[in-house]
Amino acid sequence: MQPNDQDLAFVMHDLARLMRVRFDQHARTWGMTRAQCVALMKLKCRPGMSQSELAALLEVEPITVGRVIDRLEAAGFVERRPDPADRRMHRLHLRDAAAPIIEKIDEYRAAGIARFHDGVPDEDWNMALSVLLRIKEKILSESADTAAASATAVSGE
Amino acid sequence: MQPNDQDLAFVMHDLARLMRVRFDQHARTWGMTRAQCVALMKLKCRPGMSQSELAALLEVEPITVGRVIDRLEAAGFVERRPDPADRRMHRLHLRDAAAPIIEKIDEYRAAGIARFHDGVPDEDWNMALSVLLRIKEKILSESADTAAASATAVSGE
DNA sequence: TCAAGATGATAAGCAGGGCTATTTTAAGGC
DNA sequence: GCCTTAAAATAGCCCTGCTTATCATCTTGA
Repeated sequence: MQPNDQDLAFVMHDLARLMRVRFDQHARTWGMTRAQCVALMKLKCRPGMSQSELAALLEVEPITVGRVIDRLEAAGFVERRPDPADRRMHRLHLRDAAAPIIEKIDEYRAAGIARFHDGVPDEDWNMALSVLLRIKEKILSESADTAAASATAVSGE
Repeated sequence: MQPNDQDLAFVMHDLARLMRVRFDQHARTWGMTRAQCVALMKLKCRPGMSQSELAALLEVEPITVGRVIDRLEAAGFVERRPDPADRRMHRLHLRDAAAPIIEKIDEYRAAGIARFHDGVPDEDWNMALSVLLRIKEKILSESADTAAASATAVSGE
């Protein structure tokens, strides 16, 4: 067996999963799911987005966003307003009922960040952050390379 | 908008998602899913597990493992052997057809780890690792507290 | 011994992701 | 102006994961 406990990728994955599960449990007590909460937070920051824009922001497929919005709309948290200029599009807006939920999410986030940061020296924290960012850059640049390569292959150059 | 790009939790989450998606894409080219690959790797390390044991190892619910095994069995990669002593249980074993897949997974992992580590000084890498481990410990101890509290509440003490 | 509880597997139903394909509508190219 | 292409949303299907419930089978204690 590999020493997975000492593999940064594995630990990170584990930790992300733990945080995800914890958040899921809290969200459930509010009658929400994680995906729904994240969508609300993004809409709060930038109202009037189309579903495609939201999908790009969340880095998921438009169809996934569409179904999350279905539920948020049914729950009365979001409304789809037709775009006056482009009849293909819906503009997404929060409704008043979403405000208490958003407040809960913000409280949960602030408390969590404070608790995790507590007891970890700033320089260590920042170092961890910078290493993760470096890895992320690498992955993103690799993905870009791959995308460029496939594009070239498709165009036949 | 919060400075999410500088929030360790968000970056970690993002990065974990990126790695997950990348692996999913590769697994798909082999005709596999990530969950199936992970199950194969665990079974390789410890053949003869029951589904419950595998579920505990993967930290998912037994029903989830059951369905993954359904597919792996249908594909001829795994077999369920009845336990001679306990007729409730199935013992899981790899079949020969799984060997090439396992080799691909191992190659992918080794290459990925090497690439991410490349260019990051060892001390930085280890610092990042230790910060993540500290956060993980905190979350786990909090969960334990919560579990103990609910247990106390249930038992009426 | 036998009834009650614990455990392994599975089913049903819901939610969130993905992929592929379709429909409707805009935007450009001729 | 017409025709082709691109974009927005959606439908259908699959896989994974959760919760809750069911069934069969141990295991244990009165």
